Amino acid sequence: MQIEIEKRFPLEFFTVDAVTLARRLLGALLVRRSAEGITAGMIVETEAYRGPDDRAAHSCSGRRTSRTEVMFGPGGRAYVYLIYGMYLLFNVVAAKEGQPEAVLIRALEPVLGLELMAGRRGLELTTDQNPPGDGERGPERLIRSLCNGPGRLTRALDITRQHYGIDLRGDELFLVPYKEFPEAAVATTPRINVDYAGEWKHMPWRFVVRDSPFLSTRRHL
DNA sequence: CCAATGATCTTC
DNA sequence: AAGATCATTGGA
Repeated sequence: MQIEIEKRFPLEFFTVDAVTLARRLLGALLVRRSAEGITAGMIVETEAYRGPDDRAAHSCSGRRTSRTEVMFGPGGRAYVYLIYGMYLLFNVVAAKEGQPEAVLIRALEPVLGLELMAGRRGLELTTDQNPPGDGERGPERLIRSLCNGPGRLTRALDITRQHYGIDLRGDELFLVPYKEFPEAAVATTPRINVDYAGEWKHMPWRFVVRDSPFLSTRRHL
């Protein structure tokens, strides 16, 4: 079966609050078209950030800076930022202009261009020396670790600061309808690593495909 | 468990 | 202009 990547989501798909969008994005395909080739993964883990109230959000208390500017724009654009001096994190902007909300993409199930993703991560798919686990015949373990973390997936897809503000209904970095999960297949948990956010750290705004082996962590499940 | 590493934000 | 912080990761 050929994978269809010509479709796009309508703008209205994105102009909802970040919690709604975080749930909706599970099963969407994130596609990166570059000179090297096409890479893509299905979204299996997300987190919602709702400014200006949410103390865990960069847009907390209406903080409008050159970094957070895109969060204040209309939904459907990319918010990319550097964390810990070495990792870029990718977010999908949610809601309408003036409402600074976004969804952090934390993990993907690799779908297209696995060889290329591995190369960008500094790994070799073909010469993987890791022993297969129970019931495995090939490099499943390595494939699971390709995009299972917010800093890893941006490297695997070569998402850079140049993608800051890009329209995710375009042709270089974009989202495509791919798979839909019923409520029973989805779990919510508190967000990862936002202990500084006071009462907001407890909000169940992380969404995961419950049985996916491609999650960044199984914490809280 | 802890260090890496640099842009951003706060405070002086 | 200096200092703290940080939506992470990989290696003891």
